[in-house]
Amino acid sequence: MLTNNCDINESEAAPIECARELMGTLPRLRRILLEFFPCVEGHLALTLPQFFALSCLYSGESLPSHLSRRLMVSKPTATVVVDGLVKRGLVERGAGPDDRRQVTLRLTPAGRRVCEAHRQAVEQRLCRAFAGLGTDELQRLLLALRDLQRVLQPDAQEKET
Amino acid sequence: MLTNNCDINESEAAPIECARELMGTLPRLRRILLEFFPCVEGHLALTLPQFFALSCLYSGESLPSHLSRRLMVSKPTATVVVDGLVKRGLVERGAGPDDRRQVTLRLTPAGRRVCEAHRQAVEQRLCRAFAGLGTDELQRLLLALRDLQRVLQPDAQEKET
DNA sequence: TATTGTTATACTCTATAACTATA
DNA sequence: TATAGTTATAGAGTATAACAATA
Repeated sequence: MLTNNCDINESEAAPIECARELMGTLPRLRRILLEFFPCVEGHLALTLPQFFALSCLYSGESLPSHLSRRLMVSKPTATVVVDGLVKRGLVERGAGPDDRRQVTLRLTPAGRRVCEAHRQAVEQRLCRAFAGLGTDELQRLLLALRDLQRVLQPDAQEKET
Repeated sequence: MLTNNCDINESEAAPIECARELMGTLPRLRRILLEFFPCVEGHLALTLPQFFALSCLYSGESLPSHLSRRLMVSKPTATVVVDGLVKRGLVERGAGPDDRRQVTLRLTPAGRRVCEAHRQAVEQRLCRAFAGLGTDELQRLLLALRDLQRVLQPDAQEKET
């Protein structure tokens, strides 16, 4: 069977236990990512990358290169995701601010509406879920999410083309 | 806005704060899922769904329908993922045990080797990451992961909308 | 008729390499 | 030469609908 040099049996809260717990919960967490967040029905429906990109533009970003860094995807991937948003009439491309190689991405009025509606729907859905947790559990979750994010840094190399 | 600081007052541990924290960390967590887990290089490389499917078969599952439920994907998607594993020589299809409609999925020796190597590599990588956390933080993370899983049940969400 | 699994179809995400235009 | 962004290409994951074989 599998062996591991991290295996410590003294406590449940050992790295190996967390590792196995995380591996065990991943399919479900992944499913949640897949269907919990792009949760708005009908014409508002967005994929998760589209939702992230739209939120990113909503919060002030405007250059594709910044978008690709924020979303941590390659530039061609950012182009594809933006293409989808443009095709849906949620984003417009325009001339860049400083440099004629650059492109400015702007939300259309529809894009702004969809982004706000979507963010609100996701927040409300999450709030309903988190209403099932007490204050201590919420605080624990908040801190744990930050720990997880800090400790699972992907390798520092960026997705560049 | 939320800080990376660890001192948190009581008002921050509200459902809405957790919701926003989770939404804010999602792109990074998603990136981690994408590249942290299928971390074995070269011929051992597996995508995340392939890794999950292989692990599932390793742990005793053998029917495509069970696989699709465990992975929480549609049956056609399970077929596609299994196709990829078969093409890589890691899985074989055979006759079903009880019912001639069924198909039995079996790991090949290579599939078994790749699965063990991959699981071990992922566990070790997670252990290295979690080594940066203290016992209290690990315990908190363990409990928070369980809370998150319990409270974000996709099936628990209302379907009548 | 219902179930198991696959096919057919269509779409999105993803990356690397090559390209265009600009700097 | 270097950079910003797109195009070309290839491959994987995803779902719904339709289908075949079996129950």
